[in-house]
Amino acid sequence: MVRVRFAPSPTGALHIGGVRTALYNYLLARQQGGTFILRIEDTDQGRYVPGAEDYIIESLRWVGVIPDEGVGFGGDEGPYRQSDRKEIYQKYAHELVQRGHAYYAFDTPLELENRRQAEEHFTYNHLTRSALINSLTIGEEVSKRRIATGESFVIRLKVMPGRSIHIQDLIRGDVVFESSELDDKVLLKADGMPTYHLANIVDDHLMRITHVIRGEEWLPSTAHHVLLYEGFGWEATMPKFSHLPLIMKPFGNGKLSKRDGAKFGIPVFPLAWKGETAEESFDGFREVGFLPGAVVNFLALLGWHPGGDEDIFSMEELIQLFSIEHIGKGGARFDYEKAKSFNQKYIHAMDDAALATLVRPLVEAKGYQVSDAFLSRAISLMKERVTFLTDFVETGYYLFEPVRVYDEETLQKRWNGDIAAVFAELTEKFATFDLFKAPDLEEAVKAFIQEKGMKPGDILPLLRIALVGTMKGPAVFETAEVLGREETVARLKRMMDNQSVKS
RNA sequence: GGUCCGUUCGUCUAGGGGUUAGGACACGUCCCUUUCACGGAUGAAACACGGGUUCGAUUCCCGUACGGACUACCA
Repeated sequence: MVRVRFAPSPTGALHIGGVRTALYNYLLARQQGGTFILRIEDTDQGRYVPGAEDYIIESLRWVGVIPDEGVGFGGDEGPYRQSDRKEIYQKYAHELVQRGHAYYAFDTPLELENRRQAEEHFTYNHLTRSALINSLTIGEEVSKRRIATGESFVIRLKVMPGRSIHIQDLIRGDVVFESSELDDKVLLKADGMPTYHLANIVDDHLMRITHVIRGEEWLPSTAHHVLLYEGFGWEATMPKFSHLPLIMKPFGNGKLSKRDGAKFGIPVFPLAWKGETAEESFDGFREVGFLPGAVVNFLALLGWHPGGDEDIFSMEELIQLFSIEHIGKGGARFDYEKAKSFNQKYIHAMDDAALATLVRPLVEAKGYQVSDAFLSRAISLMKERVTFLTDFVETGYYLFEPVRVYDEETLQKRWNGDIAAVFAELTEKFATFDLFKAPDLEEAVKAFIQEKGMKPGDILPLLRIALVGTMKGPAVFETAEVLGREETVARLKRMMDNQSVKS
């Protein structure tokens, strides 16, 4: 039975790379009929950020990556918050010392810091530990006594040199590390909390995790993890590892970071995050107007592809097609243009009614009040020209309120005395049409234009500007129909007033 | 610096010893449309480099270059 976990640290907003990691774990679990667990890794009390946990949960819900077990989702293998498991780690850490695979160390952070200052590349390892203060050098008895007096200590992994540690990564194949190159990682910190390395192994074992799918940044420490499994005698049930390629910045070098969102003016978080300051607050895909399905599709393909020429996949299809073997090895650049295009496609593919339920809250947030019928017509009018849900009320604001600005350049080019007279007459005509349907309007208006000896190009652009203010917009007669006769006539009059004031 | 990972169009990628190296995004041109967009057609655009192995390498191996991650009592 497949059991996988997503184990974020609640240090702030969950970055999009984390969402992808969660997604891949989820896809494997769903496909294999397994279990997907959310575990909160809050062992660094200094970096804990209130609200981050809720943010993570809400983000996963939004993208539809729902845990089967975990913080906020129940389950029998809890607690799923590491700060609630403190005693468990302590027990295992001491057990590892008993087994001879770890030791107590008393060197203070300051002492070690000084060593690093003095020595270029100082590391706490098999070479240096014999000259440091730990239970290996001062003895078990003395150590016990010092601990009993309340002196602070850490527990470190005792890495024995001279071994080649092989990792069979499902994505990268055989990866080898020499144990003599590994440092004696801290397992239990002076505050009694475990480090990631210890907590991760203990929890994965206790929670019977079968596959660890995580970011590539963990690959270098995986050898330590293997040593830990061996030290505890858990080799037989050690999970299989898969290290995902990193998501890179859209421009420049390096992996995508939280700051890149503000830097490039793009969202890099699923949901908006309100920090203490504006500097600490970020936009989210949801608030920008993305559909969760589009985000999932985009993210799924950032580092994975099932093969073939298809690239639009629903969650159900992703679950069916997903396979670790098809995950790429190289870092994938975050391409916002691509994300937008997915969103546009997803909006196009959605029917008006479904779209209306998503757009209505945006409409109401702007203070507009519209009927379902009107909203649905407005949506079908704008649908082909929006990228984001928010475009319906931003770009297409003119469907809900009077025109804010007129395209003066075009107006200046086309508006003149003759046109003004014809326009006034046309306005009268609009007021008298019985049927206010696009095809009828078009026919009547075009006939009128011809009658006046003018060309469509003389009138239509102006009509458009009167209705929506800009040369970019939905079909004129369709727009007039949606707006209705009253509003259409009002807008025509308003523009004439606007023009007469100027002259 | 050390350790480890990686490298197919600008980007995400498919493919894999013999292919006109395929798709998508973005970009160019045309069609549709007296707007914008959508849609359709079309174009330009890639196997990092050098050695092997092989009848034949983009594909396998080794180097080089370049990129990346890690190198905390952070995860």
